Amino acid sequence: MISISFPDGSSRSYAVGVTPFEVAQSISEGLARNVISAAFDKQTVEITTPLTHDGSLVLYTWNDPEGKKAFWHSSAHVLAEALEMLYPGIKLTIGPAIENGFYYDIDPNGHSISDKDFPAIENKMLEIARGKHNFSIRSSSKSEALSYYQNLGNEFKVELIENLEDGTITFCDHHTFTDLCRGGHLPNTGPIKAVKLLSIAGAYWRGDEKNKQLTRIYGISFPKQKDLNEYLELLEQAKQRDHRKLGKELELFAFSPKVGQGLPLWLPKGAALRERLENFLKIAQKKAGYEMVVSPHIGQKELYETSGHFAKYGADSFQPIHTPNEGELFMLKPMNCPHHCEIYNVRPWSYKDLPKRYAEFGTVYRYEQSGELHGLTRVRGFTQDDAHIFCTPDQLDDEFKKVIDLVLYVFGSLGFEDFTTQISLRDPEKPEKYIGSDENWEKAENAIINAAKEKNLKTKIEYGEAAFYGPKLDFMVKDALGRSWQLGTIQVDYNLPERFDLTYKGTDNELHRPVMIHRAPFGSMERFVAILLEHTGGNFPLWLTPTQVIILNVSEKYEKYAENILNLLENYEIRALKDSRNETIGKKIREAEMQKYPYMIIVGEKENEEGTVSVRKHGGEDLGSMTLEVFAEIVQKDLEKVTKTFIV
RNA sequence: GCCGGUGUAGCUCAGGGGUAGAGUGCUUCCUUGGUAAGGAAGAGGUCACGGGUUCAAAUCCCGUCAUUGGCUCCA
Repeated sequence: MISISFPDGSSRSYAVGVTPFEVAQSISEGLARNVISAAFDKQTVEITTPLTHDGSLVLYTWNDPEGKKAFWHSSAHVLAEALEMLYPGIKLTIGPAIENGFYYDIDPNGHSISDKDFPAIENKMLEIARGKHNFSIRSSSKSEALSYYQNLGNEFKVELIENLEDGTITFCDHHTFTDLCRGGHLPNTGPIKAVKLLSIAGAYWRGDEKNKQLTRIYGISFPKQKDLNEYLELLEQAKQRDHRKLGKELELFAFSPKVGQGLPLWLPKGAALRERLENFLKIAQKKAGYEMVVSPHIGQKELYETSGHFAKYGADSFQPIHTPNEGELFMLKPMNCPHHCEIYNVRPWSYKDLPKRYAEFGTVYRYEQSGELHGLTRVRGFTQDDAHIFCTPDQLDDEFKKVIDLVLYVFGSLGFEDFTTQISLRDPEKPEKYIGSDENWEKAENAIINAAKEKNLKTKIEYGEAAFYGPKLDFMVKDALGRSWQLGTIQVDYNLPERFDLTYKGTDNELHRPVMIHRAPFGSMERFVAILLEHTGGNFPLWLTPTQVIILNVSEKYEKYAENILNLLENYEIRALKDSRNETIGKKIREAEMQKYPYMIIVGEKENEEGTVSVRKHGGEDLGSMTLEVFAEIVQKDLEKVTKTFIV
């Protein structure tokens, strides 16, 4: 007998060789029906794997992320089998489960596969699934595994196996299909009832662009057709929140091929919204002891050679600007830090003067690869809400924590609650990517780790995500489709102060090196507005929205009255527009709803006589008629609800 | 940059080797209205751009540009 313990702390005895499935059966029939996957002593096992010693067992169903992972990983095997059947001779590489679904990377080996072929592949997958073929894991020696794939001429699998240790190699078989695989499957293909292939794309072998590009097919599968329909409905709704669609509909920003790729044009409404965001941050920063500075959009090439940016990014940047003077070269500024370093260097400082906090809404230009451009989230010209803090090493921890507070305050004020934080450190295997001494890197990394810990941030450490001059604490927020974007960022930098020879005089009357913090709570105005659009679906907070009130006159007779109301609202500092077109009130209301104006004021005969306004909120709520004074109070209260959170 | 998809009226899109289509928006007229689309008429397009095939190309092929889904990259 062996003793199996469960997550709730209980344990039971079973015969040696009991499978997780049998354990589930012993607990309840329902669990046995739904169990998909299991972990034994924290190792993923098949639910058909015999357990031969004491240990802890966790059973997973579709409702657990681990269950979905097994479901989707199994689906990837079915996809690969369908592809092998339909396109003989293709070479399989890898096919993992991902956050939403799965993919399989193949070398099509001469076949051409397009999304037009998806229905045929999906049908083949469902046909395989209906066969309820068992997934079974078997061990293989390294030499057997190697010769299997050498015979198939699959250099990808051979490469994978060469990096595996003999004795740990397993295959998974089902139906006619076999694949090198670590395990974690459904018991059989039967539960896969609904399948949808989502897209086809190129992907480099092992994620390295020097390698061959493979064909990647993304898909998702579900135990019920209904689940799939709901998921597709969700994708459809996400499209409605796409910032590119909303930006066009709400007339916030546009692009022009004549101006250039990735160079956004802010339209009046978008520019006004952005200005309010900037003012909001300026007020918070002023309270937090920042001083505004302004620096030019270009700088001499030498400036970026000093900072190290030219060596790192020069070839991939907008190329230098020439002047009538032979040999004189300027660069469009790709970041503000070197300029701010020079601002710091304008005069000598004492330790008593520090920290200096220089803030600037600095517009920068980066020649992003054309394939990387994406709406407002990835552009070639953008404005960072940048600041650089120059402080003594003693002040670093405290300053860093204050910046975390500021970022949290900004995110909180704008309703970003589901962000994640990421500590981005060096890739220990690629030291050539970074500048500066190990000692300084360690100091900087520890400062971030400690500050994040003290602020109780739930952080994830990512190696290889640091900037070349220092580690970062990044605040990540997802867009409508669940893609993660970095918004806020805080970076500790010991390197630029050295390169720019920044100093301050200490208590010992000697010169010392300050530490620099780079930080941007929004990240960039462009990306922040994009993500804000996707989060709010265009229903911005009242304080931020371009137009707070739209005045609709019932007929042309009351145009004059509407005009009066518009003028009066100006006195209350309420941002209003009027729609006095010769259209029915129903139509004006419909269009006002689609423009997402928070308040509608409707004026007709009744209001004209009484000197009142009728108020309708976005979404349909009728607040009835009232005097303008009362309406202004309602708006004011609504504004206060949000601004209350603005006190740091 | 790489692998796919897309590009037709201001916008959303249908069509497709032989006079260019719809809805919406716009202009004008009628209507003067009460909480999500009142009616009529009209203007508006070298079918992204450049080549090629063809008697004939918006349609087929190639290239360029833009855009888009991924990959790679992101100071």
